[in-house]
Amino acid sequence: MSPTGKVTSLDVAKRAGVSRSAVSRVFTPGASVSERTAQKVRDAADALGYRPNVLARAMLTGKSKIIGLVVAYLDNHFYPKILELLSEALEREGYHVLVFMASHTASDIEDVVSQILDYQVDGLVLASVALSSDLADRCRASGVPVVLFNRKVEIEGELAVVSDNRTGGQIVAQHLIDLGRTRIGHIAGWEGASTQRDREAGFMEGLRAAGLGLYAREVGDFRLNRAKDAARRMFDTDARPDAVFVANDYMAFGVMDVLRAELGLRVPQDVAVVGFDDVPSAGWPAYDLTTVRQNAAAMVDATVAALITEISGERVDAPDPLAVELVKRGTT
Amino acid sequence: MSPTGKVTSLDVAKRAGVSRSAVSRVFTPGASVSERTAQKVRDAADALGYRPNVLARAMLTGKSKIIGLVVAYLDNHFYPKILELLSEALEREGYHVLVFMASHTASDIEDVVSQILDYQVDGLVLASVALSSDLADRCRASGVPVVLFNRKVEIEGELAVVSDNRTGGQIVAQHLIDLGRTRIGHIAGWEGASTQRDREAGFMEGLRAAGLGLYAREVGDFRLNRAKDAARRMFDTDARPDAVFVANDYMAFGVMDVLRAELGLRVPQDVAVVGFDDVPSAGWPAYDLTTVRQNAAAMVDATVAALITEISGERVDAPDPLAVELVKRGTT
DNA sequence: CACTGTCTTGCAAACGCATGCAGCGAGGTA
DNA sequence: TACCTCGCTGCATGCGTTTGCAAGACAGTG
Repeated sequence: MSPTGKVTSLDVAKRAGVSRSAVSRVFTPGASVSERTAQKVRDAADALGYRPNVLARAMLTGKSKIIGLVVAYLDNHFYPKILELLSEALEREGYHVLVFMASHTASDIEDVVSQILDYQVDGLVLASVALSSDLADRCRASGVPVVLFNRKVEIEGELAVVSDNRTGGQIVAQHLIDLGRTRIGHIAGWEGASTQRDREAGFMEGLRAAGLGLYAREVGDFRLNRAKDAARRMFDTDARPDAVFVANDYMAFGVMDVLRAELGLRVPQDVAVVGFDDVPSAGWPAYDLTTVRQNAAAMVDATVAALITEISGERVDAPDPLAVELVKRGTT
Repeated sequence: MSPTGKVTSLDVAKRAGVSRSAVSRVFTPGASVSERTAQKVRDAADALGYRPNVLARAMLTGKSKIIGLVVAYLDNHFYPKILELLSEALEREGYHVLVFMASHTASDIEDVVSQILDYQVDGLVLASVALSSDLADRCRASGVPVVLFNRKVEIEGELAVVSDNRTGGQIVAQHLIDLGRTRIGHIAGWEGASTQRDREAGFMEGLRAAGLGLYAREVGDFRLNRAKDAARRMFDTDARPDAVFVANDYMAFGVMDVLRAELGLRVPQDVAVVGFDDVPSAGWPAYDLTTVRQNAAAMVDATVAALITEISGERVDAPDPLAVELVKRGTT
């Protein structure tokens, strides 16, 4: 063992009286080693505290066993949950997650992805982050599979894992109509997001099917304060809506805060509120928010599955949008 | 450029008509290169899309520029915030964060840390995770600096970044006493955590100073459902407390939910509630929770600073506990 | 005993980069 | 011209692995 504390396969080999190759093979599942040497090597390794250097292995094999994750927001409680699930699922497959925070500017993303590629990641997950076709090309050129999470993009052959946002929007409309609401508003997220566009498209479709149109519309950009401003604009008036579909739960919390605490409105008596995502806190009594549940576990599973098979070299085609479900609670 | 899309320094060297060393030096700040060759190399690199391979560099230099982060909870909104800040601060220093989820069992942690070390991380942050002295030794042996975050441990020479939890507990007691509350309860977090012990110790001290003792005590283990159970046990009785200090905001939300939604109690009229952390949602009107603010940014800065200097080889001694601040809101 | 086939093992060559060392040329001084 | 200095540059080596190849060991077969 060198003074720095680094134990190499050579140290183990010497102690076990075998070659470096033997040591390597013991730690490579499926390699040809006799049980006798394997045992000797394992003993020596344990005694020295040897563990293979993942980085060195990565150089030879080209597989770093690390997956890059780019995520824009972490304040929206949906994403910590996703990170948790994703990390656990990937750990089970022997991968680990290198996290990169990115703001929303395209140039920033560009930069961040470049940095990620420097780490020779085996795959890339972009959560709620836009992918330019330029960037997509770069990743493809590096041979790094990319999966978009909760956002899709109109580029041929790009993998995206999304819920069936369109249907989600529809069932929200249906639900509000069933409740007899007629002055129905929408507070949108960031309009550049496919997620937003699909939810709204489905929602509009649902309204239209009942012969209704949108009574009011504001944009919240998926940000809490923008959403609160949007709510103020929409509701601080006499002719306010009697229901509002907010494009995600995180914004819906802000909207409810404005409605109840600032404007003194009652939910759902004065205004019905529906969100999207079903983050854990949506179920807490303080909000008790009716929402559309995205199946986070299924989304993560689909992401991991797509990633793994792409890494193994097979092309996989885009998974179907995942089913969503209306969760009726106290706000409607 | 090889067929796989990997561009190496040799490719760039050839195109620029220089040696590999020259290319390497151009990408090594402070190395000796003439402006003329630097320009040639940069042009060639741009044309080929070359970027140095971090992993290969890591092998030579022994610095991987990656920091391991072990985190136990992500549902407590405090930690996503920390992850965000930490990741951003480290990115600024040229590092990136490899995330590992760990449950609380010691053997699991052990395992997880071993895996991290396999990646030759330059440093390790353990957030809300126990560090056995065994593990500490292993890390020291590998020469990997470790910083405990929001948890300290009684091991000589271990770095820990914590708030002044003791004072935090004291000012909570003081505050409740100032409000004239006399039947004061405490819902504790996980008792193995120094954070819990310090907060409670300070709290008790504050009560004692006013000649008071604890009226009731339950344990919530920093878990939401445990905290709700604890609240039920503590408050579903005639002789209930008129104030409760909950060891963190996350549990306090659950406690308030039980108090208001299940037991029909009014906060703060019937029961005053105080939390700890000041997570973003504590300020939302739905809870409007009085709490003790931990300066997350300062904690992260201290963590990064300690990490960086330790990586550079200097020993640094444990930073002082960071100042906390009572944030008075509607629950008291 | 010779021959063949099956396992196991060591050798040596990568992987992509950084860096000490020595050599090169240009410029300055005597 | 001879000599020295100094800024640049290339060569070669090494970081800790994996892996194709070939050789050794051994058992089975005729």
